[in-house]
Amino acid sequence: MTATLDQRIRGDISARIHSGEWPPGTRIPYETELAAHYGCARATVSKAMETLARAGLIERRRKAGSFVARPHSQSAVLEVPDLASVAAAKGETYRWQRNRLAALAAGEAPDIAGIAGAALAVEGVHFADDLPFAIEERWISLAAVPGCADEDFTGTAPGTWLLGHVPWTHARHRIRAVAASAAEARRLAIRPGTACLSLERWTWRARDYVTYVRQLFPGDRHDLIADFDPS
Amino acid sequence: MTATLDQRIRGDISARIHSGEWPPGTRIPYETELAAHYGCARATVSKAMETLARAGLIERRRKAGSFVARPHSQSAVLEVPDLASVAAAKGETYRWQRNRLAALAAGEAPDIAGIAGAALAVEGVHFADDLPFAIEERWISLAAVPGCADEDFTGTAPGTWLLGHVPWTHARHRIRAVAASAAEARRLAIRPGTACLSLERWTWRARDYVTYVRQLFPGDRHDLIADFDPS
DNA sequence: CAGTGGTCTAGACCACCTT
DNA sequence: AGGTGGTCTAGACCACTGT
Repeated sequence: MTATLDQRIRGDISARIHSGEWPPGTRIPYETELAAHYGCARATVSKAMETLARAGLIERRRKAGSFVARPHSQSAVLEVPDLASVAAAKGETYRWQRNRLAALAAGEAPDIAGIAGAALAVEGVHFADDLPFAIEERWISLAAVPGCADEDFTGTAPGTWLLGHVPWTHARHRIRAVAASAAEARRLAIRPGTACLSLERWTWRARDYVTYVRQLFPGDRHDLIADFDPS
Repeated sequence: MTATLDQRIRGDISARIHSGEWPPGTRIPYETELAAHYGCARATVSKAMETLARAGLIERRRKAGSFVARPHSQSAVLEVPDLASVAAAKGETYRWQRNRLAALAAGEAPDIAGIAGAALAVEGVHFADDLPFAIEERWISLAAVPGCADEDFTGTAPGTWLLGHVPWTHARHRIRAVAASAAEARRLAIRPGTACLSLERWTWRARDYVTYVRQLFPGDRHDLIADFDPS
């Protein structure tokens, strides 16, 4: 029940903001004033304010003070977990089936993958309870991940393997709705033209480009859920 | 060019992690050791470590020390901005057309909206360059947002209005691919069955449930892009 | 029980911005 | 030019947890 002073200050201020008592633009008391009010050191107040600022609730300006921020967008933290974990969470049996594995020379990877040098191409299907629920096409840069040349990705999906072997620093996701092509529909055991969720991801490690992957889910077999609490 | 000591410590450690020099599970030097190494106070080291821990790069355990975390999922911060801003960013002219506005008594809102009491129902279409690119169905809880009873939402879309008037504390998003129904296709000027991106959002303010919205985008007219840097 | 992270203090100096 | 946030210090005590 007893929270830290930091949390208490943060809670008091965010409550005033969320209740509407301090509408956007309101100037929050100066750090020295708050420190006096709570009878604590300014560093403690400062830490609370820094957390609030990083959460986007307030804006801090030197000499002027701190102000209640005006919200500009709805954000969400989208978790894109391993497909194996997704199936496990639903109590379904998971299976990965690799179809294609090919070492490509420089320039052979498609433009969308963004790999100029040599690459490894992997294709396969993710099954939950023996029903295909995603097809995956992936290209891995051999320059960035030399170790993957020794893998055949029959046992573990490349995503799982990469997650454990290559620390990544930046990722870009693109989410779209597309109609399944004839070839895609056959592998997913659905009718051509079925609405599917397309998830593409480009991954970097520092400045090195690591991998591009495209996963295609039948619309009725997968969705993305994202919860978001500022703070 | 000269960064703060906090940033330098953080950068040194994350570089060692990302380079693979400290693989997952490695114990990071104790805070006292790092403080001695950098010739600074332990509080400075502690702040850097706290930031790294919140970014998910390390795990801290009392008495044991801090360890390089093992990544378990690919996260992404998905920005879901106002559709007006999206169109503006692309240099397109934006227009909102409200079709339906109805005050509903308790129990009349559909189950999916999750509103037990009285509600306001709003439907409309978002246009970019006079081409419909999203239809929107929304229900707003009148208990949580009494002020919206005076709005007719002809000039501003309800999302824009709510963003400026109701501070929210929690949101849940659900993203799916669906085929457009006949009615939806007509309003979007596409063929029935076209793959569309369905974005649903439930929004809370503290414990009060505020609004449910469903937006439907033709797959070829909209996609979601999310960039993510830990840190 | 010993030692780690977690929190806080009272003070200091600086960079920057508004007036 | 003055006052704000931004950073850092040297010390302290506490809570938790692994041995």
